[in-house]
Amino acid sequence: MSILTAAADVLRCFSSTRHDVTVTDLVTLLGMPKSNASRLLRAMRDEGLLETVGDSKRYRPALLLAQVGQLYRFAASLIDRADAVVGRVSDQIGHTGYISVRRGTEIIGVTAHPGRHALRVVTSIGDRIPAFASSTGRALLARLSDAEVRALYPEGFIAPSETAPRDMDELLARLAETRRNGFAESHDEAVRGVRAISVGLGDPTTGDEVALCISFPAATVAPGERLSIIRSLAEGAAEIAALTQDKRFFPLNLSPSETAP
Amino acid sequence: MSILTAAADVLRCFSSTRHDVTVTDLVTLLGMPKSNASRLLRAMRDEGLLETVGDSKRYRPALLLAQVGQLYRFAASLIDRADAVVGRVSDQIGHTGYISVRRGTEIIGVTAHPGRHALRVVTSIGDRIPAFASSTGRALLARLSDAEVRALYPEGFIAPSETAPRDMDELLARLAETRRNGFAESHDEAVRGVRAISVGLGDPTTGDEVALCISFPAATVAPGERLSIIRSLAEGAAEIAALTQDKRFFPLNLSPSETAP
DNA sequence: AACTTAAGTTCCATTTTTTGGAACTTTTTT
DNA sequence: AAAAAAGTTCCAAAAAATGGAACTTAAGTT
Repeated sequence: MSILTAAADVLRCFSSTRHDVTVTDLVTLLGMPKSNASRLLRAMRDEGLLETVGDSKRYRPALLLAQVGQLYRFAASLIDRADAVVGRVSDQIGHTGYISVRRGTEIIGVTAHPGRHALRVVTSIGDRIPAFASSTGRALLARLSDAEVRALYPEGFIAPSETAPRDMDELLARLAETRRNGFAESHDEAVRGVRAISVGLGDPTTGDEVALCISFPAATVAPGERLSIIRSLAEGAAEIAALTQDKRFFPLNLSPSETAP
Repeated sequence: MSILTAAADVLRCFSSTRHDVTVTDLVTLLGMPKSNASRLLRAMRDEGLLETVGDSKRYRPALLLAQVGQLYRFAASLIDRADAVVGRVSDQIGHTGYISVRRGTEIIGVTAHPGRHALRVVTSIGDRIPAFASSTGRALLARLSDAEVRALYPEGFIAPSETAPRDMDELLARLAETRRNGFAESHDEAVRGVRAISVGLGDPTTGDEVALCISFPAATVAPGERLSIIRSLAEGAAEIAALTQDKRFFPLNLSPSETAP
């Protein structure tokens, strides 16, 4: 086993609740001999991967890792990362996934992952749909303030379907719900019989914002499956949001009635 | 030579202008045999330190490094607190703020808050600048004794601009001034037309030291505004210094000529 | 489509590093 | 001051890394 494995294991020991490690921490966490732990930590410090806290025996990640880690954000654009998450969820559950961006009051599909079920939702990328009348749109509009949303629709709008919001008040109520829940949902809006779950996400340093969406025929998805889609999507989005330090991200918050059996 | 050295060298290859590397990049940059470069990159990817870009032969830092690097900020909670102060001041006055640390004779940006003025100073984090020829650098060097500063530059240095200190005596004079005033200032040093105000700060329990800096185009900032930047920065820094019980902190001490109308 | 060049991977014996137990030193606690 | 805990150093056996060359794959060029 290469020492690289051990070094990577050490890095994996760090977490939001463990900002530094000691020789004994490694012995406990990784089950390695003390001698190895001692030498490994020193070697990693000598190479600039870790640094000692003051002159104590505690080791923490060093500046080099902060610098290289920072690059990850730029190396992989927000769209790439969001797409990776949607692709994974789509593969896993077999329903269509895509990511979209908002341009004004319209939503534009950017990437798509077709599902593999016989009855599947087909979306073509590049299509424009109204933001207020789609889950992706509302997931993104929810990131704006109510005032900003109002400003976006000075003339109001006309609901294209029964289940879409009919006026501004209804839209703002749906957006408030989206913020509370951490996800947006649509049913029979753009296409009859189709449900969609969307989560919005942004990168404050670049200003990019995207929506992750999974779309499926309402008839073929059991309540439990729907919950699992919501969870997968929200979890993946939350990871990216943590990375970009997206302060406007709304974490998943399932209401009691949702989680009841 | 341990493979850790090689791995750390690979990480050091990444920069704001090089987001990914290939086998040949390593051969060129580090002068290692192709075979080693090939195996090393694959090993680092297998360990989760790097990831391949799409299915190409390009490697970039992986999520693990982003996560661990992120912790650096919190591990060194001084950075976090200092960053909060700089962020607040930057938001308030609209000019670029950042915090930096010193590594030997170099200053490295750690976090940045871009200003919102049309003419703004852009700093990219991770970049290295010489300590003696920047306000951040002198804010940090001022925390050392004159003897320690001399020891840091056994060969002296060469001034990169007209307004930078030209020799050790001039540097020590500027450091004495910094200690007296409680802040360091630069003008036209790294970039023509740019002024920067910096305050140094430390945490004796961890040994960490950081500089808080606000940087702005000299032409757009009136004397009164400059004073208010100095006051905000010094005040925020003093608060943290009190918290960490930093005994080497130099409190603000505006000379009579500064405060005169 | 065949050729040429460049880039990347695999092979192998040799050299170097890593390993883990035990003895030893330092630090902390009682 | 003694005891316990934490960390470091030593050693020979075991494992991994090295670098040159042969090989495979990918990318241009005629």
